[in-house]
Order: sequence, then structure tokens, then C-alpha cells
Amino acid sequence: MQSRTPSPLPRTGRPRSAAADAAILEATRAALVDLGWSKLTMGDVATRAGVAKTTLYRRWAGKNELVVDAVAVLFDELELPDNGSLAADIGGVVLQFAALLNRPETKTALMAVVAESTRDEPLRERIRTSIVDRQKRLVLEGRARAHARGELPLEADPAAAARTADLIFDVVAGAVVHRTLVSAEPVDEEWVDRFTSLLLGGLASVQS
Amino acid sequence: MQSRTPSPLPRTGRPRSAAADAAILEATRAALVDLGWSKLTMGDVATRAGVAKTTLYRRWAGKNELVVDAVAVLFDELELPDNGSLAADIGGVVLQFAALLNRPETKTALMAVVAESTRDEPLRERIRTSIVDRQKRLVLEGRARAHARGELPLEADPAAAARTADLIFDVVAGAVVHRTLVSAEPVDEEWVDRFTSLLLGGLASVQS
Amino acid sequence: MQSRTPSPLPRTGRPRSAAADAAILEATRAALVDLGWSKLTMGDVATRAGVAKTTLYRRWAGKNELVVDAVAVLFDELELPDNGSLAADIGGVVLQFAALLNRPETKTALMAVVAESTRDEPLRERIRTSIVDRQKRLVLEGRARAHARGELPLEADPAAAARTADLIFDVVAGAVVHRTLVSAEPVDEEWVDRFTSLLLGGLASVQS
Amino acid sequence: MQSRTPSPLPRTGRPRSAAADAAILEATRAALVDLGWSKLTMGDVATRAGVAKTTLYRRWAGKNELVVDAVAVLFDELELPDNGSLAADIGGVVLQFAALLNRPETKTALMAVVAESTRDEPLRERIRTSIVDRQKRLVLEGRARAHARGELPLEADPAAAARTADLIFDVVAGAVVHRTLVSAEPVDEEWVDRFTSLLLGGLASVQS
DNA sequence: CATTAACCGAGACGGTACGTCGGGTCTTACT
DNA sequence: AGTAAGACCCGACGTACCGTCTCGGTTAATG
Repeated sequence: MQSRTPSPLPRTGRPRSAAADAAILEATRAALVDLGWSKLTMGDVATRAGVAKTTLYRRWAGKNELVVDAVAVLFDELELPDNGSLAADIGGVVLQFAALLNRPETKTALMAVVAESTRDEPLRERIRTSIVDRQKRLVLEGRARAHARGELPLEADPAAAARTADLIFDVVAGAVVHRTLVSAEPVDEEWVDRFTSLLLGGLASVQS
Repeated sequence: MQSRTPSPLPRTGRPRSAAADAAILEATRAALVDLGWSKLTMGDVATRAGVAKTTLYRRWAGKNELVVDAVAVLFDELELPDNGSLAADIGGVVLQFAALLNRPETKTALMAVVAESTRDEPLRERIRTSIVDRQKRLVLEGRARAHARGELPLEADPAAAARTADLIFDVVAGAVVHRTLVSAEPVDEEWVDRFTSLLLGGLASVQS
Repeated sequence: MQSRTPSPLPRTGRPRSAAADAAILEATRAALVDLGWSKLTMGDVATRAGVAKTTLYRRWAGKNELVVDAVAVLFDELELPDNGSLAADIGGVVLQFAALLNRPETKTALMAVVAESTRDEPLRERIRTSIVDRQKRLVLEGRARAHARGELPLEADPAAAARTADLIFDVVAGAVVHRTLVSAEPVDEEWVDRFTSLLLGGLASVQS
Repeated sequence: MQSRTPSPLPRTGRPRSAAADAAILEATRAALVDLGWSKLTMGDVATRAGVAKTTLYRRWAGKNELVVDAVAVLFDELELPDNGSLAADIGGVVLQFAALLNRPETKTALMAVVAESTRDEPLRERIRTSIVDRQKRLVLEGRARAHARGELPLEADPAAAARTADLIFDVVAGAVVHRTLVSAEPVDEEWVDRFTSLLLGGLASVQS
């Protein structure tokens, strides 16, 4: 995202414009909203950003990388609310996540870059670093808070605990994405309640 | 594939070549394996199939529709094994599904068409009809078998039962897809066991 | 020029549009007039001709080849007038040639393609075939007519006669081009008279 | 080169590097040899000269001007040999000129800048001043020497004498350039003899 | 001998054109 | 009417140069 170029020491020549970076990412999000992933073009983004095409390509290798960076920042807005109980906390985060996936920028872009990443290992890595792994913090925070509240027992084996966290992450993210983008059904209070209760109920079985 | 053209009145003139249909779909799958979704071109598919581009466009509106049809048939191979218990049955189907998602044809194509479908309602409908809804049978069959075995209580309210089936479908499909394509971690026996136990444990909570 | 493609036997598929050929060459001449050689672009020519850029590239390898063909036809308009004497005939053809070189299409294009041809042997060959060699006919006709009128003796050695014809061609074409494009002075009646008298006077010396 | 910047008042600040000037012109000639006119780029010249692009543009307006200056100096090497007779002197200078036109730097550059100059009056003027007019001295010297030897009568009318000098210049330069660059035939002893005899024979007619 | 203004290298910048590729349509002759 | 072939229009691609613009850092005449 930022710090794409850790700038070893290219202290010579005209420095890159930070304003251009921001304008490009903003223009990319706007283009995603207006056109969707498949009709977004580099030329159009450049025009919207008031920037030359070469300036885009100097910073990003292509559409995929650009869109990942443009969208990644949105995912950092997610945060674990303190709703008083683990169930309520999970419900809150699921609703936030669903709302995010319903934004036109993310809806059209997320699956597309994941699809591309199946044939592009560096892209997968970039997605993981910029988007996916950053959200695991929510699972870890949630668990820590539940422990503090005494809602969940501590798992003795730390490796097993990590595997459980990963499982939960895949189940929560997967279910919400599938519900939103594949089934195209709303993630409403009712669904969240049912899902949360399934998850918490199952959690007990898994940890035993 | 399934009734693309329900042939309302194709009375006169030379009939369409059925061999061409099969060759095109096969060529499409081969191209997906070799090139992936984004580098697959209609011209290349036509060449591989030994067919003119016109022949493709006479049958399919574009790349999206063609790929959905080419891939859909693979999903029909999934079936619910009878492993003796609900847990074992679920585990079997999850492994089959994961294996399917690891085939290069599906891995690259599925997310891509879903991504396209976020801006293309008819395409979403086609995906739902050709791929998604067809697999819900597995959930329904599994539940029926569990009822027969006495492993699950019957839900009194049929509407609630339907919602539960949808929830399970989103959770299973979503979790496996996320694990496979986003996390890019293997769906192995160990993961399946943990996931199945989470699902079954949660199911009890949901139905109560 | 025409018959660029002697069409071995590509009798399959949609045939190339002859109208497009004509429109492109016409558009090229118009662009030369408006923009000159160095600012003429393939894209602009395509637009003027109401044709896609690919259609240009399907027929011509680039700007050089296209311009040679577009300009070549203009040179075929030159003809040897019958003004009653060799001197008057030469004067007539020199004036025609000078007028042709003063047309904006040719003025801007001719030197440019010749310059390119110094590094592009096929292009030089194309220029020679399409433009230069075609005009040698004027020298040969003029000489034949002079013989008929008894104004010039026959040269006994045919090889020497050919060398003389080449020399005359280089002198006439060279002098007119240099006067017009390098010195940028007018080729008027007075200059033509002086030049013709120099040429004819010298011719006697050469043939002896 | 010759007073590009007549330095009206460059009093203060760091003076321009004379070494850079020389390196740039040398690099330009080298690039002409390697790449030819149309593939020569300002950036490449700068790199070859070990100089920044800004340094080029501070001195020359563009490729045309730079190349004219780079090539002009070569033409100053021409000189009228004293071979004992007018015919021999002309032959000597023609051979020098032909040799010059066969150098790759000049061959590719001369026609190109002349072509550009048809749409760029200042450029034409620069070419005339830097290259063309400087060579007229050869004609004038040759004539003066011929007068001294008694090989040519004096022309009474100085205006007519000037017109004759221009005519000779166009004929000589034009013929040699056309022979070399358009016909692409060698300017060898035999051709020079024939051409010289044509020129001298014609000269008598013109002056009478 | 400090100031200072123009020089210089590097390289990013907004542009324009390039030549190619793919999409989807149309026009042939043939089946 | 379907088919193979291939030309057609269109729009986007990613690259190359153009000529300009910052940067930080010289360098020589002037004061």
C-alpha cells in the first residue's frame, strides 16, 4: 500500500508525487463504482486522476495490483465493536463486513482479483498481505476479549489455537462472502443471529 | 448445455452441429487449464475447437456465458457418498468439493464469473441455475438421510428449515472456497474433521 | 501500387474492401497536405478514411510504405508534351515536374521517404519501382522523338546510350528537386530556359 | 557550433560547458551512424554524450536543429582541389561530395532535415546558412580559377553571372545527390567524366 | 573569499503516437 | 440455414519519446 517502494535510496532526480498516488487510488475506486472491474481501464483511471498513463505504470504493474491497493485501505476500516458479549461482537463485525462487501467498489473488485490471483502467485501474496491477513486481527481480538470475559476457555496447545483461529476466519469470511456475492441474499439481523449461533455452538465442539 | 436454446422453432435450414457444441466446451476447458480465465480468448477457443468464431457467437453471447456452461457440467459430478454417518457424509462431500476447486479449470473460472456476475444480473441468474442451486440438492439429500438415520430432528417450520439449509450451504461452500482460493491452504482430513465438527456442533444450536 | 498483394489464391473469407484502399490513399494525401510528413499519424489517416487502424496495417507495413503508394500515383500524371522541339519538350516536362514537386503532398513526402530509404533497402526498391523508374520513360520517349525529328544522333553502343539516359535522368530530376526543395527558388521560364540550354549543350559533348 | 548563442549578455553564473557541446555533437553523429535519422532519439544522444536531456534542450530546440549542426561541420571539409584544369577540378570536388554523401551520418540525415524544412521555414534558413550556402564558395572559387586560367570567359552582367552560379550549383549538387541517394548508383570515375563533360559542354551554351 | 546565478545529473511528469490484440460483426463461398 | 475463413470497426493495451519540470548539487565570475 503505502511503502510500496521502500525507497532504497533513490535520492536523485525529481521525487515521485505523493499527490499523484492519492489521486490515482481515489480515481480507481471511483472507476470501480462507475464501471466495475471488467470495464475499468488504466487509461480511464489516468484521465480521472489527471495523470499520465506512464505515471500509473511507473507505480503499479497493472490493473490487478492497482485495484488491490485501491481497495485494501477500505478493509482497514473494519473494527471489532464492544457489544458486551462475544455473540454480539461477532454479529457486529459480520454486519460491518457485509456492508463493506456491498459497497460497489469492493463487490466488483474483490472476487475479480482473487480470481486473477489463482494464476499469479505474487498477486496472491499481495492480496494476502494487504487485505486478508490484516483482518485476522479481528478474530484474535475477539477471542482475547472472550477469554477476558470468561466466555471461552483457553486452548492449551497454541498450534491448535492458531488452527482454530484460521478455521473461524475461513468460515466467517467465506460464509459472508458467499451469502453476499454468490447467493446474493441479504446479510440481515436474522441471518446474522442464526449464523452467530451456529458458529458459537460449533466452537464449543471444536475446542473440546 | 442444458437447454441453452430450447429450440422454439428451428424447422428449416441446416441444423446446428452437435459435435461442434461438445468440441467448443471441451476446448474451453482446455483453454482454461492452459491460459486461465483472463487470457482465454474466444478466437483461441474457436481455433482449438476447429470451429469458426461465428459458430461460438451463434450459441453463446460471450466469454462469460461460454465459461459458465463449460464449467457447470463439472459440478454435476459431485455426489453425496454414503459413509454411514452424517459427519462422514459431510466430510466426503467437502473433500470432493475441495478437489473440484483445485482443478485448474474451476479454480480460475469460478471466482471470475462470479465477479462478473456482480454487474450482470442475467449472468448471475445463469450461474445460479447452472451451478449453485444444483448443488443445494446435496444439502437436502444429506439432511434427509440424517433424518432417516435419526441423527437430526425434523424442523417443524418448513420456512425455517429452508433458511437453515441455505445457511448451511453458504457456510460449507463459503468456507471451502475461502480456504482453497483465498487462504490457499489445503483442505485435508484434519481440516475437514475440525470443520465438520464445528458445523455439526453449531447445527444443534441453530435448530433449537 | 495496386497489386500490392498478387493474391496467390486466398479466395476464402471476406475479401478486402477495394473502397477502403482508395479511401486510405486519398486520406493519406489529404493528411500530407494538412500536416506534412512528420506530423502525419497512422491513426489520423485511419480516422480520415473512416477505417480502423488495423485495416491500414493489414495492407501496409507502416507510414513509409503507405506514403510511397499514396504519392506514386501523382507521378504517373507526368507526360511528355509535344511542343515541336526537343528543347521545348524538355522545358515542358521540367515545368510539369516542378509543379508536381510544389504540391504540398509531394513536397513534404518525397524527400522524407527517400531519407528513410537510405536505411531500408526494401523501401528503396519500392520507391524505385513505384516512382523513380516509371519516370525514366520520359527520357526515353524524349530521346526517341528527338531522333525522329533528327535533332539528336543515334548512339551506336546501346550500353552507352543507357548510361547517357541515366545521366540525363539524374541531372534533370536532381537539378529540379534541388532547386525546388533545397534552394527553394522558383522553377520559372527563365530558369528552365537556362537549364535546358545547358543540358542540350552538354548533351552534344557527352555523345561525342 | 557557429554562434548558436551569440551570447548577448551571459555575464553571470556558471558558463556552459564547451566539452558538453562537443560531446553532444559527436554523440549525435555516432547515433546517426548506428540508428539513422528516424530512430535517433534525444534521450539516446544524451546518454551517449554522458549528459542530461536538459543540457541538450538548453542548447538546441530539437532533433532537427541538433542534427543540422552535427552534420554541418562535415560539409566544411570539402575543398576545391587544384588539379590543373577546370574539368579536373570539378571532377575532384564531385568525388569529394559523393564520398561525403556516402558517409552514413550524412546519407541518413541530409535528406531528412531537408524534408522537415519544407514545413519549417526557420529550419530551412538554418540549413541554408549552415550547409548549403557555404558550399557555393566552391562554385565561385572554381569559376575564379577558371577565369585565371583563361578557361572560361567573364560574364559581363554580374546578375547573370550569379544566376549561372546558382544554376551550376543546383545541377551539380542535385545530380550527385540524386545519383547517390535516389538512384543509389555509384559516383565513379566514369560517371564523373561523363557528368563533367556534360556540364562544361553545357556551360558554353549557357554563357553565350 | 563569500555570494550568487546559471549550470548540471537524474529522473518523474503530462502528453501523443505507436503497433498489437481481442471483441463482436459482417461478407464471402461452400455445405 | 449452418459453416470456415477472414476482413472489418472498435477500444484498450503497454511502451517509447517528446519536451518540461523539479530536485540536490556544482562551478566560475562578481562584489
